[in-house]
Amino acid sequence: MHIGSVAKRIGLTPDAIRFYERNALLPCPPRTEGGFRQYSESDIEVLAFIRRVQGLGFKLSEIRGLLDLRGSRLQPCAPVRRRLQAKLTDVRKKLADLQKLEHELRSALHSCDKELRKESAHCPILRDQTKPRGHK
Amino acid sequence: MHIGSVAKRIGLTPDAIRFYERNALLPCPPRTEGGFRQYSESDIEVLAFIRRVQGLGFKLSEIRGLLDLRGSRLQPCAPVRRRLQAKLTDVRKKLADLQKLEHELRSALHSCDKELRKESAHCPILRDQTKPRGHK
DNA sequence: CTTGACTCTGGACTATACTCCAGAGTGTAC
DNA sequence: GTACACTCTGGAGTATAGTCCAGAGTCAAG
Repeated sequence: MHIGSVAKRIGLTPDAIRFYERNALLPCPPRTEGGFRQYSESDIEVLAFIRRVQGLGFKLSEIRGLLDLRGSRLQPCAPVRRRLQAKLTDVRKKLADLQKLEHELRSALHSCDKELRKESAHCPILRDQTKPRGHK
Repeated sequence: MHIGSVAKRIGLTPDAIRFYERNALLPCPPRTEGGFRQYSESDIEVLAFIRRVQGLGFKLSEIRGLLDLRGSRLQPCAPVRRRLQAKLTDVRKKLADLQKLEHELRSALHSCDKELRKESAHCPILRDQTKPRGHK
């Protein structure tokens, strides 16, 4: 299979696939006489794997590590588990941050609403607050 | 005030302040004879404002828009409210995505655990799944 | 008036995950 | 056997929000 049909099948662009190859996520496939890349089913599995764990929030550099594990004969579950656990911790931290942000935005909105009810043209968000409660 | 003391007071670096100036977030301040930037209290208020709304999750390009509103005499609350509302919508969408991701990570962890209890060396995450339930 | 800390400029660099490009060559269907 | 779609390469560009640098000049204290 040539790069274009692989790309279409997985839902990537040929550029992205070449990018993965350059960055050692995908082995260099054999070429035709003329130099076209020829992909096998196992390459497609690797690409599908990349898509899948990218969907779990892993960066390409981390995926490279996972692919190394995957390549080893043992397919060791424990190190994968550790990575998943770390990723889950990250995600939970991000969730907490976003929840805080949501809260702050809601209260900013409320103060805007109060001001609008007073029919004041003066916006409390824009108003100078040289000493806001600290953002570090 | 010179750039260094302003930076310290607000909690930025001089480089960041010059960066804001280059990107039209901060007006160009007057200079000393020798070319040093001289900041006034109103510049400091602008910088504090930038920090504050950055803490609300606004990008610099969006902050530029807010600063324009701020500069206008009316200080109109309604357009600010609209922007806050839009930002809140964004944040809620991101929250939903992250919650979904958390769920997926948790179930991936569970399947790892099951496999580990079986004392199998075969990892269900690394295992080929050429047809995962679709990620677009 | 010297010393040391600060500031000036322009430009390069960081990380991430790609996309887009020109210009040349290749594969294949008719 | 030719048209047309596809592929090749290397390199530049995208967005974000700055950081870091050299080499030169300036400010303020003593």
